[in-house]
Amino acid sequence: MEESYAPATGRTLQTNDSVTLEDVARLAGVTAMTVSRTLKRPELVREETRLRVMDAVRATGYVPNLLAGALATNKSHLIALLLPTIATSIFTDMVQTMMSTLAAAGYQTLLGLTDYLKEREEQLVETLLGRRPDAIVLTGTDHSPLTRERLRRTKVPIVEIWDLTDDPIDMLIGFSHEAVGIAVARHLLQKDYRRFAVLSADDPRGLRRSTSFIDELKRQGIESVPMEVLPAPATLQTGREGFVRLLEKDLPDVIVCSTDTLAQGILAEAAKRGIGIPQDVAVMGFGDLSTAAHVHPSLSTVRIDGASIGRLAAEALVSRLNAKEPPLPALRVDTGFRIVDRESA
Amino acid sequence: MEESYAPATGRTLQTNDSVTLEDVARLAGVTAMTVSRTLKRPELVREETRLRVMDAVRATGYVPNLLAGALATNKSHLIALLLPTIATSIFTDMVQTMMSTLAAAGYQTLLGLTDYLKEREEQLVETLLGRRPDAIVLTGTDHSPLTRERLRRTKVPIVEIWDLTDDPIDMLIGFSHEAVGIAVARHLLQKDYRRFAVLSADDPRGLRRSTSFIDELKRQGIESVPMEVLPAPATLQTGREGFVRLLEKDLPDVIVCSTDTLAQGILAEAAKRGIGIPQDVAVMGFGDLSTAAHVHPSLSTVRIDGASIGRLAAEALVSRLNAKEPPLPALRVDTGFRIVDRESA
DNA sequence: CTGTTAGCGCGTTCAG
DNA sequence: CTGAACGCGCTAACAG
Repeated sequence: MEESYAPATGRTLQTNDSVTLEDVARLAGVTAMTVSRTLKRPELVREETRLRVMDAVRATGYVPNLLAGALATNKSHLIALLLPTIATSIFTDMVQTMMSTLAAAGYQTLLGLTDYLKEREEQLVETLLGRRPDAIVLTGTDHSPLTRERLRRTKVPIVEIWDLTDDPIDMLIGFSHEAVGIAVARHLLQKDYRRFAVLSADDPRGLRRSTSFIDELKRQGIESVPMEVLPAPATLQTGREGFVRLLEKDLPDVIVCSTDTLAQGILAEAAKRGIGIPQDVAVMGFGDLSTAAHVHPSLSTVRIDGASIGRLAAEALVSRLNAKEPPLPALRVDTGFRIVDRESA
Repeated sequence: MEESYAPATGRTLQTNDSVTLEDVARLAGVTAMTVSRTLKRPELVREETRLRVMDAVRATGYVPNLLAGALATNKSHLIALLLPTIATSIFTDMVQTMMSTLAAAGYQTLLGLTDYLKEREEQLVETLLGRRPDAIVLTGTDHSPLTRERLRRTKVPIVEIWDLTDDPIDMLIGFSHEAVGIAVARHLLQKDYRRFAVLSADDPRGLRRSTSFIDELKRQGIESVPMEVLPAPATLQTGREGFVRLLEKDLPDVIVCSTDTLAQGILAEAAKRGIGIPQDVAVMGFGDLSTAAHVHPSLSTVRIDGASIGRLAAEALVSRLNAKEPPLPALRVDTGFRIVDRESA
């Protein structure tokens, strides 16, 4: 018997350095099963054996193989998060909060970056599904048909965040980008601005905010609104360039930016050219509550609360994963936004 | 026989929605093995069968279970990346580049956020090791003894990035934070600045840059350098606050910041108070080549090339993972940095 | 070119 | 309270 175990290395042996439950068990003089229980459900094991096992665990430096565990239980404790990019500060707060909330509940995050490309998202969904995540978080609500189909068929809980829609795949937590555009338009009109310009990154949601803003202005009788669109992700540099291009046209009263980073770029270029913000031209940004450029005194912004989105999404998932049978009524949350005026008048 | 297969659902059956190799094989009239080969090594399969199998794959919507594959092959195609935070722009370029380079080579990234806490890193290393990553990337070279020990014992390739040390765990790609501090000091002295102040986040490497800067000044005869240290991660808001505190002392010629975000905060607060940058006080930042505040015309900065670090790390890992036997001589790279003066004089 | 056998490391299940 | 048997889904190794 011993013989058939020890030299049972007809294969590689050097599988790695991995210590297995078996190894620990042998050292502790028990079965693998007892070691497993000691680690997962210690209350089911007599104290004496438990201590012996724990010693053996330490002595061997055993690290449980989560792959094997996941395969056996059909629970990976992995959450897939699909994000356009981390090259912009807009998502960072949400990601941090979501990851730490999930981590606290015992879940790890598998990150996929789509670069705002639907085809990339499609491919990532396939790969990530292969890891059998316990849930999937998608940024935005606009996905390729194949992606939607794959995701709909899956029983894996899905959360779409950062946007709203009438036809979510499953759960939904976000805010309306159309509403942002409209609110900004009304806010600025009320402040007596009349000559507008728009600087937008060409990501889908930024564009929707921008066009919604322009549409609302039209409805209010403002016909001509110059708009510059620059490639995503937005950077300080593209903000500066966009500002330069806008300057080639008439100088407006106020420039509305699809995101804070662009607004900061404008501030930088304006400083260089001696253009006063907000005296010569006012600037409006858009960004996260905690990391946003609203801390620049001369900038007005739309603030969204990314941390809330992250926390809500994580909590919704965790409770759904813990819940046994009833697949709770689908969650839909509008997290809203707030317009904040600049500090200096 | 058929009977012992079909109703062989003594267990849950609803394991999930997962279609298995078996399911595809049955539909295609072959064995699981043939399906596996069709997917991984199509050249070993006759075209006719291959087509039949591919049809079955499509028909069933089969998505390979990477957990099972990883368990069987002892290759997870997962790379663990330990990062202090993504709440600061400093790492974003590196992360994006590393992730996309790895993705192109068929590896996914498992992200762990340490919040600059060594104990958190220690815990994360344990959890992440459980996923049996094919490699581990650590930010920085300063780890808890237990972490070092665990990592040293592992045969998993390790890369420490973003710093240099004489005693790396394995591979090493970064730059010297001491050298940055010294270079900045000499640069500013040469520009005839004499009255300095430092604004630093209290992350380990930021502090090292700051103290190295101050030490070099001391060596050059400058004794008193006020320094404000604020909690990491740096934000625009803390930059503003730090500036305010520095203003309570004498106004220096130049303020050296441990990171661009703090420098930008200074610019914001200075704008509010009508303090001219760089006329009244100059500001020096530190950050990534592509996302850095160097695009602000009145800011001088130290630029590092995060993208290179990310790409080098990814490429080193991939080639090491592809290499068969010889564990190549350990890689050590100093990626250096560059001091860039402001645009406006 | 395709099938068979065996096992990756773990957890569920049921005996004892 | 502990153990034995079995299977999660896949692939390496060897037949044929």
